Amino acid sequence: MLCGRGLLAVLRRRRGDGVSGGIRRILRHEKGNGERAVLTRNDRTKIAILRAIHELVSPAGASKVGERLEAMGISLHQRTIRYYLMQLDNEGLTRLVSRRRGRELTERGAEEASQVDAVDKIGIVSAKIDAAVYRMSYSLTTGAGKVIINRSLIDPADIRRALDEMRTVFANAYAVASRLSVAKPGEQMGSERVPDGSLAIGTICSVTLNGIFQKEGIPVRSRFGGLLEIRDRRPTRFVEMIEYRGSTLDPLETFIRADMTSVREVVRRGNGIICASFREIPAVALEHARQVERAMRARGISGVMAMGRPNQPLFDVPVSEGYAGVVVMGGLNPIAALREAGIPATVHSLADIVAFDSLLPVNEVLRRWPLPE
Amino acid sequence: MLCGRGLLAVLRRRRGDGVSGGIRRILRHEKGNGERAVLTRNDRTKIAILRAIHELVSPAGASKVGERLEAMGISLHQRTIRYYLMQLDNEGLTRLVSRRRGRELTERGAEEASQVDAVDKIGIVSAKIDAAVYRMSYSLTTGAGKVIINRSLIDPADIRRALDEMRTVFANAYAVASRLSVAKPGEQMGSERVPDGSLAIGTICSVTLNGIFQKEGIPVRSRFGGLLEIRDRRPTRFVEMIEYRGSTLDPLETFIRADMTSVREVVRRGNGIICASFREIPAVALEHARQVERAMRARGISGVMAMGRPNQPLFDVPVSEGYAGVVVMGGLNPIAALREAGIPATVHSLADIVAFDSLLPVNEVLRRWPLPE
DNA sequence: TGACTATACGGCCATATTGCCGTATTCACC
DNA sequence: GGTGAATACGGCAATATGGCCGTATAGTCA
Repeated sequence: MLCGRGLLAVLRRRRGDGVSGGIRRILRHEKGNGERAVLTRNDRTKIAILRAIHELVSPAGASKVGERLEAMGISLHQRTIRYYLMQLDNEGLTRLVSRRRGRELTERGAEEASQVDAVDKIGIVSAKIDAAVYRMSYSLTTGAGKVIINRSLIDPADIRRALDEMRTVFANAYAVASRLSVAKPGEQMGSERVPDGSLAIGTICSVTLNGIFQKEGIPVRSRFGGLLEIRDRRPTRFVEMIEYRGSTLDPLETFIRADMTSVREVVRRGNGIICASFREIPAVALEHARQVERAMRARGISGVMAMGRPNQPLFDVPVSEGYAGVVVMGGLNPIAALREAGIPATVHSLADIVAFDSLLPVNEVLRRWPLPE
Repeated sequence: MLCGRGLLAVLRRRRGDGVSGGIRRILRHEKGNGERAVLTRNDRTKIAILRAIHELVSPAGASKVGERLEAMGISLHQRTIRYYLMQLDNEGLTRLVSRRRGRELTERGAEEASQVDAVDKIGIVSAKIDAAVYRMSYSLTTGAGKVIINRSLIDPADIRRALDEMRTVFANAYAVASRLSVAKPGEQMGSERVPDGSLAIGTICSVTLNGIFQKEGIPVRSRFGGLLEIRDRRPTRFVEMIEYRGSTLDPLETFIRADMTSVREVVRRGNGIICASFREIPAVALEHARQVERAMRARGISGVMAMGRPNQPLFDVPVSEGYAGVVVMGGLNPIAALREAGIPATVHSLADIVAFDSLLPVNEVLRRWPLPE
């Protein structure tokens, strides 16, 4: 209390600006005193770079490192990265292999890099997305390969009702593709066994689209997952959003678990809230992306809802300079509908990687579990 | 990290370096071509400054602007702000009133500033937090004033069970303070009328703590809301987290709606998951903050769970340079327990501002709704 | 009124980042 | 073994940001 006012002043001027000589001296003194060395922002950047190299298979140049960093949510220009790499070289943490191949970590560098902190341990979604994209292999040319799926578990007794609900969502193209897979208790779906007493439903995850674009050479940034308001069957605006970078949970999964959607209303009356994801692609790649999108559509993958124009906001959401916005359907929309219908379901997004062929068109699935009359 | 900028994060374009001459030329060409001028990162910063001045009642200097910006998630030093202010002066968007009073917006400036985009329209939680903090008025000295509450609605028939559940949570101090308010249908709670057929329960929101510290001159940054694992009654680690800056929803509210907590288990057996929030305070204010914390405790406000050391990670979560971490209880933990017990409840966090006196100690509330034997 | 204090400005300089570009090293392919 | 493309490096200069400090202004108070 007594120091209230004084301290207030100190805090406000924490940065030194306008602080009178006396206090400044005290601050300096404290600083130079007992405290041990502390990471400066600069050091943190360097550590991030070390980690990036660590994750890549050694020798790497600034551009590769840059891509990793970007994925980690740190934007630095290549020149800047080289600037730090030079410093790291001097500190003996990295070493220039050759002018063509770039740098590798020294032993000490590898050591530094493997210190992880909590946030990394828990894992930000964007990192999981990157990992999944890296592992998938679906190719537009062949129409085959592995795709990323979400897995949901329901009670086997509910399957017919569930399919009935999902069918309408697929029919209105509020999902990534009209395909799904259903696995019975004990069967295998992807790398996991379906637990007893449950049916597993696999739906294509919208992150698969990132992978497809990626394969065509178009890098995609996942910005945020959101709830998109639909009016008269047209997307209108985002009503809620959570950044992928700032979350350890998939936002869309969270929205669905919190029962915040109204996909059924959208299907029935054309008004309501669905899950959608906002992404960005480089403006230069826009034309190419449109072609890819057409090709996807021809393959029955219709998850791209809208593509914006260079540097122009899309649904009022501003995009980064040099990029264009892309809005894609949430792969979990069918599952959302099912929960809205009161059918209990646990949701797990980005769950696994499976062959595209193992997912069947809704109609075929319906043939196996015909709807009650 | 480089100064974060929330959803509007200025994501920089990777361009130029490493791109072969051909593409670089294309980029340049497009740029000079038909497209209209585009915001550079620099401009975005300026717009943020314009907005900050707009929100403050005109004439303001760099330090006031800085505080607003900080609250908006943009960290800039005062000197830097002045640097931009000079440019804005030249562009005719701001005007120097007097060397003591700072700047005000010109007409053109005010115009620029009032252009809002989607993200602002929806509203990031951190902005809501700031607004609430600004409006509250509780004073530690007097023990009175207005505090921020969360409002939850339940079925009146459930009230006794609900109180029974909440009581244990309060008893174990997993909430901000052992007080709550209950309002019947038709009664007024804060600024809103309780809807027919529901009881409203008001619990103190943890953001109130920000306000208390603020009042003592200690600025508090809300970093993220998370799920905190408790083992043997001791906080252990965060298992999920969502940044306040990257979300339009209160993360804790979302976790609770998604039924991801196990507060009852924590109360009963000492192991489980509760809601908690991670915040940062300037390292220089740490000692003062401890005093304030003791004073709060003396007033029955015990929501501060842990305070870290300068620049040191807390529960493995790294803090910004020059700051210390603070973990506070989620004000909604009692409500989480109630939902876990199967009592339906809708949750609305940061709902309102009410007089501290209007919240009663649990025991008194229990006297009005005695538990069944 | 005159001393003192709080708040703000802007000059000067250091550091951090980025832009532009010429050069080095490999690789794939003639 | 020569050529062109791709990838990487680092020098040099321009911006952006932050630190330090002297000065200007407007209240407060004896």
